[in-house]
Amino acid sequence: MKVSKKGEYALRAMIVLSLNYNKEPLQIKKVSKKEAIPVKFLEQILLDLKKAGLLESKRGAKGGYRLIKHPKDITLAKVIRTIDGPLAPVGCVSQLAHVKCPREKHCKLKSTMLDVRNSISEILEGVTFEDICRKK
Amino acid sequence: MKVSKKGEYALRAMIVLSLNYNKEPLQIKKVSKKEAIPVKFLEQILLDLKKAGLLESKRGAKGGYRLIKHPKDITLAKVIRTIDGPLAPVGCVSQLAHVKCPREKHCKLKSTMLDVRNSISEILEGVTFEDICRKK
DNA sequence: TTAATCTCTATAATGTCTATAAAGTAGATA
DNA sequence: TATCTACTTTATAGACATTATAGAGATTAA
Repeated sequence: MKVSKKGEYALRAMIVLSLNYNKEPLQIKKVSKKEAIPVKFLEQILLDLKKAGLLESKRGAKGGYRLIKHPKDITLAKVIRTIDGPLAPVGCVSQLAHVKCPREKHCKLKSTMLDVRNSISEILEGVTFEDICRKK
Repeated sequence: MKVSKKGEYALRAMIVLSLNYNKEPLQIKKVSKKEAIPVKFLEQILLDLKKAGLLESKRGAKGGYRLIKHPKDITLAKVIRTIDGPLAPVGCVSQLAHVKCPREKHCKLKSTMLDVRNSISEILEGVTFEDICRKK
């Protein structure tokens, strides 16, 4: 039931960028330093988040990354789904990426697994990066 | 946030063995056939569950596996933890296998991650194999 | 215009995990 | 003893995680 290292890094990077919302673009290096994330790995991650429509980038001197949307409009769920895929513990109970299973009809596990997926989803959909930034 | 294939197989095998509780030992092959689990893979899984104190085995003709405890005394959480490790999405919020993290003190993610781990744990600790067997 | 600073792309080395299989060993039963 | 079945060990192919290399393209400042 893990969030991958990549997913965790993505969350941390998004926090840093949220705190920098509306300011000048922030360079990969600075994010990397701040959160102790390997630069080259972070490059890939930020690129993925950009492709997912969460970030915009600017090349060249004074370039870097910036949030496209307001932190209050980005949930933890969105970032984790982007990097790690569906939140559901098994494919057959994923709402956004359902996977068919032959035994689905009389599967005794399904309802409990669905409970798990719903409760994870409910929590992570309910927390935005604005919420997160306000913590502590 | 996935349960591994191995974890899922373990759950299914435990269901079959729960339905067979108090009867003659059940052979790997039969469990394998019933749930479409590769025999050799299942061998390893059952061995792990045995080492974890959930199953007992008998070798030779008429051998096989049997639950040690009553299905009502085995939770889904126990089996998943045995096969896949901690339920927590990140190590620092695991109760039973806590992993230290340098930024723990001012980590803005921790409380939400703890919510997730608690809610997963609450669900999976609350469902026993007796409950599961009664379904549908 | 040049140098410096960045992101972007592509690739690949490395390591670990996942899922599976094969072959032989040890113990139980008939 | 023959047969059945769990046990042990080892192997492998593929996926995923992580880090590294190397250069191409874009932007800014000197």
